[in-house]
Amino acid sequence: MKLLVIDGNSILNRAYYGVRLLSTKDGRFTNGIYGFLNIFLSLLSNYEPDSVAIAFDLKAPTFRHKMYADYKAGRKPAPRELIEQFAPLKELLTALGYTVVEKEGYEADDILGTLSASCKDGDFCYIATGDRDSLQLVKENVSVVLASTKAGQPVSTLYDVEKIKEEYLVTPEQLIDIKAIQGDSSDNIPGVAGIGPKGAIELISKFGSIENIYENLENLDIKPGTKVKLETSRENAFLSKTLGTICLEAPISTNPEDYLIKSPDRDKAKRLFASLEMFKHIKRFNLDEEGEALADESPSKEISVYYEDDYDSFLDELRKTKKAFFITKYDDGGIEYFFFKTEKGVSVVRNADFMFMSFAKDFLSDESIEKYTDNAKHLFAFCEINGFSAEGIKLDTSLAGYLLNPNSSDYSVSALSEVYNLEKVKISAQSDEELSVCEEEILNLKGAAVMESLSLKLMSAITENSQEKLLYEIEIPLSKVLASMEREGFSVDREGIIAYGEKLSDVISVKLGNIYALAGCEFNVNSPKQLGEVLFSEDKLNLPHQKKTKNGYSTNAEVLEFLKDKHPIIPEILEYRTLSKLKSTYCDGLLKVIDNDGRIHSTLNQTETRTGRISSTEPNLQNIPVRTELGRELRRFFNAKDGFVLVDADYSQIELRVLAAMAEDEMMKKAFLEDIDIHTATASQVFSVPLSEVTSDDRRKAKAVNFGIVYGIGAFSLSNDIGTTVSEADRYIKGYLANYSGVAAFMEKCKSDAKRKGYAETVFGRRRYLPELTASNANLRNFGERVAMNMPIQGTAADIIKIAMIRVWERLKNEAPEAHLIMQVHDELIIEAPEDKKDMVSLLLKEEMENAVKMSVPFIAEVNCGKTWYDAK
DNA sequence: TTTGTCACG
DNA sequence: ACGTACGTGACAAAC
Repeated sequence: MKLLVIDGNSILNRAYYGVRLLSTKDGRFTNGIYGFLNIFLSLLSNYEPDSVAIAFDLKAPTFRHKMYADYKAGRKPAPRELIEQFAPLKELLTALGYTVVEKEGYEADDILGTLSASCKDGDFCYIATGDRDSLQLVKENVSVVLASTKAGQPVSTLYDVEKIKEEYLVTPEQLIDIKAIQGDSSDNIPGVAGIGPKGAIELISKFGSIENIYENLENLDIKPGTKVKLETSRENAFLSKTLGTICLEAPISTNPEDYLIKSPDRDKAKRLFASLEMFKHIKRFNLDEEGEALADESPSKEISVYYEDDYDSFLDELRKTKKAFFITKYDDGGIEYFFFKTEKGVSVVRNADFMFMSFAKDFLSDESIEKYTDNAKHLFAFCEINGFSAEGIKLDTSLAGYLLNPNSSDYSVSALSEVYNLEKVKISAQSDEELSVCEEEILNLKGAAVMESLSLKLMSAITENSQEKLLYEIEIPLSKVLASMEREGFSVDREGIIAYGEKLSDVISVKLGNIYALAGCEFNVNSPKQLGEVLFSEDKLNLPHQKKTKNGYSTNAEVLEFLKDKHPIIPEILEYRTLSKLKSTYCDGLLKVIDNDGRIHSTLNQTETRTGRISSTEPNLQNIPVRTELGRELRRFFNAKDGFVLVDADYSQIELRVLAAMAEDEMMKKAFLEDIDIHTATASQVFSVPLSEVTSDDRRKAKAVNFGIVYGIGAFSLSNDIGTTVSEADRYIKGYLANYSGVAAFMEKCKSDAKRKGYAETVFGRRRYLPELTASNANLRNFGERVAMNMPIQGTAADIIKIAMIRVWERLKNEAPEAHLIMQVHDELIIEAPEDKKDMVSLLLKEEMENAVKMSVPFIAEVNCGKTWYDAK
């Protein structure tokens, strides 16, 4: 029989501090539980125990407090976020079939002691803890698994009698005496003053025990000074020993049979995991399937699967019900299956013959059938490729899920049905042949089976949140625009990029030679670690280092910039970095993703950012260089196809305009209404100089303050940015907020609203939940406050350009169908338009961007045209 | 997979 | 006393 006894307090503590703060969307912190379960799972698989006991401390005073009033006095209480995780963890462990043990008046350690001491011959006991105190419990058939952290990585070490002998040179029981001499500062137990761990180990390994030491103190062969120390602390040593001895007789059951692993309460455990938003753990604890793949033990609705071979009659059915809840499975060539939720169960429509396409077209383009699906962008893309348009798209579950909580990372149907706690379904197949398809498509079948209830639930949540406009008028229509932008892609000049890359390579190898020569050795300049060594270690260049990262010296541009004049190698490295970034990320990176049509088709992600912006991947076309001339050259290779030009427009200061309008700050609004340069206006206000006397340096500083305000500024960072003292930066901020008093009030309102509601929101009701605001950790809380100020601004700007994109796209479709929107870079839109339509498209673009939304300040978009992206900016 | 760095708004 | 501006994504190194 193998018994695993876990020190719940100690492991949860370690997990809490080891895993970065995680929380559910309603603000419950779960990182400790998460980490605990990871450790727990690895213990279970490593030691395969028959019985498990998880011991916890109780609040009540223990016998140690009664014996010694100052026991653990002055100890800092655990943070609230940690304390809150105890109860759900215990509940979860119990539901999973493991025994939680607590005893008033005893500590978790004493429970470990009692259970391990009672472990019979032939049985074996593992103690899992993060606390070395338990090492005293080790014996023939008792080992301690000590959880610790090495270089940021969790490790566990198994301590048996031999391992202890090796490390401490004593028996496990003698560890008690060593500790008695050392005392325990964290428990507020004094030991022998002046003797530390080394001295204690030496004394005990030599003389066996403190009893022996004190009985023979006069005759012992030790230094007189040590004798005096021991003599003065005699009482402390014995008290410390009593307090430090783990009790082996706590009044709890010592029968291992009482701790056998029980079968879990699946339903409850799944519910608890779902409430903790730990869906992967449902699988990891094998709560889902038992036996057959299709079976499911928990009470669930049985769903039958039907294969629809008669496309026409199935379409008639859909036309009759007027609603279609479905998900789609794609393969390389197009759609492989539709999975519909119908009244009778799940209907599978498979792409079996040439008639399928006409079914798909008739169904998808039939505006009278309301469609509820899981990935509208993909569907829109499919339709566009095949020359028709998807109509009647009522709901995209991933977009609804995103609006309801943009903090999440998985908006698949299965993830959403867990979050929204839908009834479980069980799929039953009619024949063996169907069964084999079922197994392969089980996720899709289950997904389809819940599409109706999920759709209804999401839509009512959207209504509840007043986010209908966002979903139905912004996100869903936008998904069609994004699908088309992805499909259009951006034409690029492959040969141009190759030639540019070769030029870079030449310069890079020259730089590299210079660097090696100046360093006096060859090394990998791309490795921050090796570079740090070369620059900063004493036997190399020995330059003054500043910041350190946790793995070595920091070598980032800021640090190098500071060292620029200290050694000729630094400018070379800075240039090398710039060049190799351009080469690897942009030249090599972009060449890899040019499609056969000579265009780059980036993916535009609509459910990625916390603020409502879209993001661009594979490749990211939202970070093509522009700030330096050399990098900007790359934009010459992004061009318009023959006969076309790029029409590019970007919003001028959209975030500051949004801020002025949202804050209703009269002063700032005035600047925009009168079309005064906002940074100059700010400089004039903050530095109290007339507009005409603002210097370029004043303007530069004011610009930094304007940016900083949008991000929820601190004086420290501002001073860093503009190179002033912290107190001067502080004066600027104070001056700013005094002049723009509406902004000051707005920022306070953002924070207090977010604290009250639990989320920050944009003008259009886009939300971002901010559990950080309730954290007791001040850094995290401050972060939450900055986000509460920034998200409404960044998010509202994102909403505005999304609206503009939809309108621009619609108008292009009608007024210049050959022109296409091809890219968005947060405040910039790019259209590829026929040369002869360039003026008309420019005007259209400007109009729609500027009029997308009416607020109390005007929005201005500046348009440029050109054959390449470089020329169109 | 995580870390450091750097490209963009 | 501590850490220090918002939002992203890609690449190379190191683990």
